[in-house]
Amino acid sequence: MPAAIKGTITVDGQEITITNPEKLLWPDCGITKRIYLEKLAALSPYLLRYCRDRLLTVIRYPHGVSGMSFYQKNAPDPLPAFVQTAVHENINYIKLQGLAELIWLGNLAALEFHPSLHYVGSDLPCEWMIDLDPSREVEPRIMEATAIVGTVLTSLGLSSVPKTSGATGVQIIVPIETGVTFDGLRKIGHFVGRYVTEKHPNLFTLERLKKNRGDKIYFDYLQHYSGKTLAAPYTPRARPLATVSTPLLWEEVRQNVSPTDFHLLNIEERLQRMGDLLEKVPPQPVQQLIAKLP
DNA sequence: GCCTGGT
DNA sequence: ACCAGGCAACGCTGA
DNA sequence: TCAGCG
Ligand SMILES: [Mn+2]
Ligand SMILES: [Mn+2]
Repeated sequence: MPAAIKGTITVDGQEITITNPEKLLWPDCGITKRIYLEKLAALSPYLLRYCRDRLLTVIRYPHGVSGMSFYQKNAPDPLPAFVQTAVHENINYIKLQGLAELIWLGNLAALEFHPSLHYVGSDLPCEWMIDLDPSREVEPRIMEATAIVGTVLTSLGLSSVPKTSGATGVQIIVPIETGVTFDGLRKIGHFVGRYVTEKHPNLFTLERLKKNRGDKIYFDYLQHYSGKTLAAPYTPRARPLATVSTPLLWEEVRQNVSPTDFHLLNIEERLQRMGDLLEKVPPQPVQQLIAKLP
């Protein structure tokens, strides 16, 4: 055993203790904690935009992706003075407001960041995220399914941005004006889900029981509740290949890219080239559509 | 990874 | 001083 | 009422 290393770095004026920088967090990719923290810093302008002012859930892997993991919602005690929290339903959530918080959590081996779909203190969703969950561990039709949903959205007059979840699935994000409710999103989600399931009954399912889904892709329109979370855009995932939840061009969906194409070791270059694809789409007229639904 | 409580 | 345990559990759905 | 789900 090499002696454990411990040191302090200063991030945005805050002192943060870093332990075991050479510990392998993604052994198959050779990603140590040191490399992870560097990649988090590169991701931070993008990731933080979709985490700030929300209730944060992290998933931690103190011994790397192949070790035991646990969810953490409650802020640990003691908490660094610079970390803000917010209470929601009896849980004292961490707020991921800046790079200092991100690096602090990275040192704690928080490998995944799952923010709420609403801002702290609000009951309203920030965006509509259509969640497609494959039943199989590898789903070659996931981009085909994504394209189908995208076409339906287009026919409804809605622009959207697909993103890999970083695991096996995809989310399709429709920016919305504030004022749309979670009830409204479930309603329009159910509507779109019924439509694609009817048109492609072998590809999509709305079946809630796993054992009845076969190998179809679950159209999960029930994610839209206050307090529920989804993998943030640009969050790393605790998967063997260190995949990152990555917003895509629709053209890339047509070209059938794989979720494993986008990972911690190549995401920086992509972001420099493409910027934040999500930011480029303005709020869409979702409320009018919901209002017209039966 | 790190803190706490029990031994 | 050392070690084991904890770190999310809960609301909603469909039957 | 409750197992199953995310
Ligand atoms: Mn999903
Ligand atoms: Mn889901």
